[in-house]
Amino acid sequence: MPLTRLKPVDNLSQVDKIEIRLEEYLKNENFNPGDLLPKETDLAQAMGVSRTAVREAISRFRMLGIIESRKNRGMVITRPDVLTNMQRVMNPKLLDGETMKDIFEMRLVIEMGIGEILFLRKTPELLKKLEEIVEKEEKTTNRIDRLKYDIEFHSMLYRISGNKTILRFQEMLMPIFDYVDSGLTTKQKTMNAITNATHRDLLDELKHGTPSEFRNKMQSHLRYFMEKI
Amino acid sequence: MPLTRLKPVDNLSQVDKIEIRLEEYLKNENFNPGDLLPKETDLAQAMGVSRTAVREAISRFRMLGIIESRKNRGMVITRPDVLTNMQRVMNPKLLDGETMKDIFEMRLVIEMGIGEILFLRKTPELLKKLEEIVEKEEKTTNRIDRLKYDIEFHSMLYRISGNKTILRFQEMLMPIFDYVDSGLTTKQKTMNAITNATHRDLLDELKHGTPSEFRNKMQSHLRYFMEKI
DNA sequence: AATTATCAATATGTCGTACATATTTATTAC
DNA sequence: GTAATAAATATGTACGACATATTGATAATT
Repeated sequence: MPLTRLKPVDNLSQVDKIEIRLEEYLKNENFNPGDLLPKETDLAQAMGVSRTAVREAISRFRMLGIIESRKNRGMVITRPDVLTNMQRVMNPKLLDGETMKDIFEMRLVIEMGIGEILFLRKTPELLKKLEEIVEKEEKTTNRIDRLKYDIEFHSMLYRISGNKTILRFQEMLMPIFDYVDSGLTTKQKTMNAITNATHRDLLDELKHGTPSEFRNKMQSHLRYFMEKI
Repeated sequence: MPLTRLKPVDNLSQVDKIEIRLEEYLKNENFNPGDLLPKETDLAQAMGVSRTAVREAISRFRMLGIIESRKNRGMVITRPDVLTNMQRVMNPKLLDGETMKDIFEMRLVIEMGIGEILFLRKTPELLKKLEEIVEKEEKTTNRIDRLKYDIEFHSMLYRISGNKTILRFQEMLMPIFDYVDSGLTTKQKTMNAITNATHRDLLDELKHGTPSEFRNKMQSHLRYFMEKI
């Protein structure tokens, strides 16, 4: 499916081939995080290529976070971070419109689906924190502060989910979300806030309601975006 | 937040510094996909480093899909694929348990939240395809075929969503899903299929029902997993 | 004897140069 | 005017040399 990675087989550069060999090697030899790799010169000799080329290939794994290397110690297999690499290309300037739209939708989808986990993980302390944000939001009249608390509210939901990966994913997607969101006028947003479910509604539902009704409230809360896509 | 990327400032390698400089350069000079970069020797000279080091740094961008290079033509800025890099580290062997659990949950969350979009994008043709899968699933008694159609059903849902990024994301997460799913016994799965909403229920709801009720059905369909996390 | 200081060994990091390779551009042949 | 050929060019690969940091052993100090 990722057609970009499907390069013509006979058009691979030396480094590409080395990369493939190394990947196989790591898999077949059953390398685990913490294991040491043979030194560069040995790898180069074993594959019959220059150290330069091996280093370039290894540099790629280093960038993915699969390999780390320290002087004299050698190279060691490490646990990669699944999101770091995605984050590096999460740039509105580089992505095309369709992908941006897809990502925007994806965030809405996660927002819609997170409710179930919230009910599993909510605690009095976390709900209290959420309530504090809602109260601060309701008190302020400042537009910029409202936006700030809006973001805080949703971030807190992800925090309540107890899922670090989803939390980071959502934070990572924020530039894209902002980019699309910036197309909306203040008037539109205000109207949306009036006619649809508020953060207070969501909080109350989370406190005393049911997952099913929470989902409906969330749908109402996000209605404006849903209609826009 | 991604603490892995926050290396000690004074411990950066030459290549790391070059990478940072290049990133700034690309941003400041307002490079867009399709633009040509200066040649390696010029970059090296401008930064006062060797071509080797520049090449290693550029190799990283190449791996991210931000730069492509062809002989004699030079290097050109390209649109990266947001998921390719994530996919490369989506390896159950390399990831830790918590991340795996997070990702498993994330897939459930997306599954729960996808309904809204399905109602926006569904067409008679797509629903027909979905129905065909359900029918084939209902007819077969073979366990392996049932699993196959199960996967096909959910993949088709993502396809109906019309969101390529979500579709690919879900396909990418399958190894993780399989890994966690493999911990369940056939008996458990069968019981789940009997007591909870079936694919047929979901299909009917998508055809004639409401988004709200579809969400409830999906919750019922995934109940077993939800309780397990 | 225990601790500190020093030094050699080692594997990665950086550099420079030379050459290979593919693609574009210019030139020549028909 | 088109086709074949040759030169120019930027990336790709290779090799050798030295820099640098860390480790482990050895020697010196208390």
